[in-house]
Amino acid sequence: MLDPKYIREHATEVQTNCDHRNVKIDVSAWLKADERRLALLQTVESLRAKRNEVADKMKSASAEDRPGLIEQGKSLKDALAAGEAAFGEVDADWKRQLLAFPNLTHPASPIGMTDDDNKELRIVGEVKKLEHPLDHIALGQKHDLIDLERGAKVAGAKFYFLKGKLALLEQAMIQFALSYLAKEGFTAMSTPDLAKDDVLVGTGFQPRGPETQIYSIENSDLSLIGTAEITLGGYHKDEILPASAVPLKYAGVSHCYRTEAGTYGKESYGLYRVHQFSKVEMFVYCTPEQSEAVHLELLRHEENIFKALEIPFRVIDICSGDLGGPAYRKYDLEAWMWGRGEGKGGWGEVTSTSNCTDFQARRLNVRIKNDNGDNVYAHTLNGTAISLARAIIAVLENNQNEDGSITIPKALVPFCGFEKIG
RNA sequence: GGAGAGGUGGCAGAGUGGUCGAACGCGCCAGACUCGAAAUCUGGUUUAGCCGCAAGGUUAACGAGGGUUCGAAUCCCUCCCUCUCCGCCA
Repeated sequence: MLDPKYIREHATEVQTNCDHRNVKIDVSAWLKADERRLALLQTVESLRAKRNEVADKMKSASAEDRPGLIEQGKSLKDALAAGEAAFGEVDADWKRQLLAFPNLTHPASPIGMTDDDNKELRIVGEVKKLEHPLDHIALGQKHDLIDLERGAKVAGAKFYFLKGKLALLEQAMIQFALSYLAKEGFTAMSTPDLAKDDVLVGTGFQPRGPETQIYSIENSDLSLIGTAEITLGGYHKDEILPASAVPLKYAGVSHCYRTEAGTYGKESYGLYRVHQFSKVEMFVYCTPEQSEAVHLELLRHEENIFKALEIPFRVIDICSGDLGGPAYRKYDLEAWMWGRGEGKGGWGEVTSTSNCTDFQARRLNVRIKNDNGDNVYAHTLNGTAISLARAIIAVLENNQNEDGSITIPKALVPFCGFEKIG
């Protein structure tokens, strides 16, 4: 959510930002609603002031004054009810519109509408030369590691079983990421896999409605989380954090559930786009002054983890139109995957890190008491440490040998206890 | 799942219709005393919105939402959460 005051004072800038973000918002229409809302607010408040005044007089009123005051109070009550109804309607609409505003955009983010306008910053590592590279599905079949058919039988399409050494490897990857982050000062967290709608909305997700990617539980206000960003963001909801406590760094493990409505074809090949996966997510609360440096730190951790997994990747600076609602700036890591690019291989998204500035904190009401004793909205940042499914694709495909065996990256061996598959 | 108790300021805890944004205490901040500290004393100490250059004014919040009333922390209803006991269970 943006600061209403900021929108009032920077209407042109905010409109331009919405345009660059590819979000259809008419700022001038909102400003009109805002004006109307404030006028009604003042009406309602002055009626309340009068009501309070009359009620106050009652305390010491004489017996003959009382009936008159009661009459006055009654008519004020009626006027107030009407005023509050009018205000409530305008206010709800005003709030709804306000929630639709995307965050502001970092001045250095590329301007553009689609992912074609994203900027490649660098490529790290080298793609292994292979005569006959196999994709993860072929590797899975060869070693009996992935069972999509029975996943579909049990839970439907885009669900899967991981078997044998791959099931062990998945846990090893989680352990590896957690222990790496613990050394970097993150507090490990195992979070709920469900969260309340207001927490979802607070972190910038839409729990219900036609366009949602979220599974919601019928007859409840709960949804299955799409990422631990949701639960970790909700963790300090409605809190005031002492300045001495930040940056607060969490590494949350959870299952992630996504409906992936309307996605088919090669973009969802194999494990690339599935309804459920495990993930270790980084989440940081910090001051506005700290957030840019923290963002780069999160990116560094993501890169370190993928380097340790011996996976070539490229770093992408996401353009304005592709940022989504909450992000002020976003970097993605795309790993090499042999199953993409029609069998020639290509880049596939494996991580994403966002600086959400105060966009989520404003909705979640998370503040920091700074050294002057003032409360300021926190900045929140998130980043994927390791997202299983996609990281599994990358590990299997990039660490395969010409004979179809898979060499386990050295960093994982202590966690899984074997060095090779096949 | 059954029975009961309860949710009030940073903590603890009073308050059962108007004198309550809220006692007393603890904590915290500032000052006095002191060479300094402790103790003691004095004052201050929730948050957010709106109006205002400011001083200041005003509204709202006692778990959440609704209702009764001229007036609600206080009465009524619904929901949420916590605790105790019983049952069940990984």
